[in-house]
Amino acid sequence: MKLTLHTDYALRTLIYLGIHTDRLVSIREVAQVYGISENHLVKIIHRLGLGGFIETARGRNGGLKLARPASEIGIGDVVRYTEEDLGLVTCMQPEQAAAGHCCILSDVCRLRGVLGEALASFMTVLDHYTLEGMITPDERRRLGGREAGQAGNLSASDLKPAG
Amino acid sequence: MKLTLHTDYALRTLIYLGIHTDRLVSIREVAQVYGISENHLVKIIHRLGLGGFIETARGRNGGLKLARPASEIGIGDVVRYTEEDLGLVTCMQPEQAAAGHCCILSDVCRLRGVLGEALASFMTVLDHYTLEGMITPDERRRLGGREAGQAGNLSASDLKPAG
DNA sequence: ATAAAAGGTGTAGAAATTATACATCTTACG
DNA sequence: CGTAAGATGTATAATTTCTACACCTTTTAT
Repeated sequence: MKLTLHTDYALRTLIYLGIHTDRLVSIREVAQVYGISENHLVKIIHRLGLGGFIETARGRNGGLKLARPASEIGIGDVVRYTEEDLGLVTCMQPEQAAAGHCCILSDVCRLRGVLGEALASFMTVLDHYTLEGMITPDERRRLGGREAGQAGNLSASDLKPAG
Repeated sequence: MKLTLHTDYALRTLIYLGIHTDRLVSIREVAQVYGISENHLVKIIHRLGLGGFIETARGRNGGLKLARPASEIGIGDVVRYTEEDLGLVTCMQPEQAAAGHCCILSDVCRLRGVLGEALASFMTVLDHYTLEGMITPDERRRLGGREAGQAGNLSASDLKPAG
């Protein structure tokens, strides 16, 4: 059991945006800072936009920013949204649950209830935290003074031109 | 985020064994009842044996049984054992955590702590239940009177001979 | 108006994980 | 000894996840 990189990246992107609320941040910047695939990040960020977590601006000087203050973005909400498949066992997959015939244990299967309860508990913990809580002074220091290679070993002008 | 089929099957097998405590159950029987691959189940069951959850007996009239009463087998323990990889994000993978340099968020990353707490909460819920709690009278009725095709649509003698 | 910068979208393929099948060995019982 | 049942290892198939590439759309600066 683990969260997908999808969720991992989404959370990190949000944290980064939460630190840089004074300006728009480009996808490329986020990808470079964390050393992850820009192409992959594009899709994750797009989804975050659809989900209303961030606002995007196209065109020159465009970029990303949080749609709401970090204090109003719940970690649980992000995970719930990013992690599409929260059915823990085959019993809980929508198709099967809908059809009513999951495993032979069927609807009297307590397993489903217990796992569901555990999952709810998991989410409840996450719901107690907001993005703001993820941003410590230490991190702000680490990722905050970035402009010219504080965060990584690259300067803003090092970004490859286009092709 | 979801548990592997591995865990799913392991739990179901244990439930089945918990219902049939009066005799040894063969792997083939479990596989047929749930309609899952016998070959796959073999390995899962082997691991359950290594983990001390069940006892196996080889040879003619061999089979499986719970190593302890169902009331002493915690669901959390089973999941913890079966689900090897409980690191929720790359931050938490042992290799990386050990090396101390996970993501650039590094050790001041609160994310890790929060996800860890959520996971602990998840497991705590599971720890409140034992295998015994998973076995309801309904299920016992459903899987209990099996001998000749109550559970599936097969009789004990329908099991394919060998090759 | 045009060019450049940045996000949006779709597809294809690589890599990793998970599940299944097959073959063979070991053990226990009769 | 022969058979039934678990133990083990390997190989293949299926699925999921990740990456790369190509091209489109929108916005802004000149």
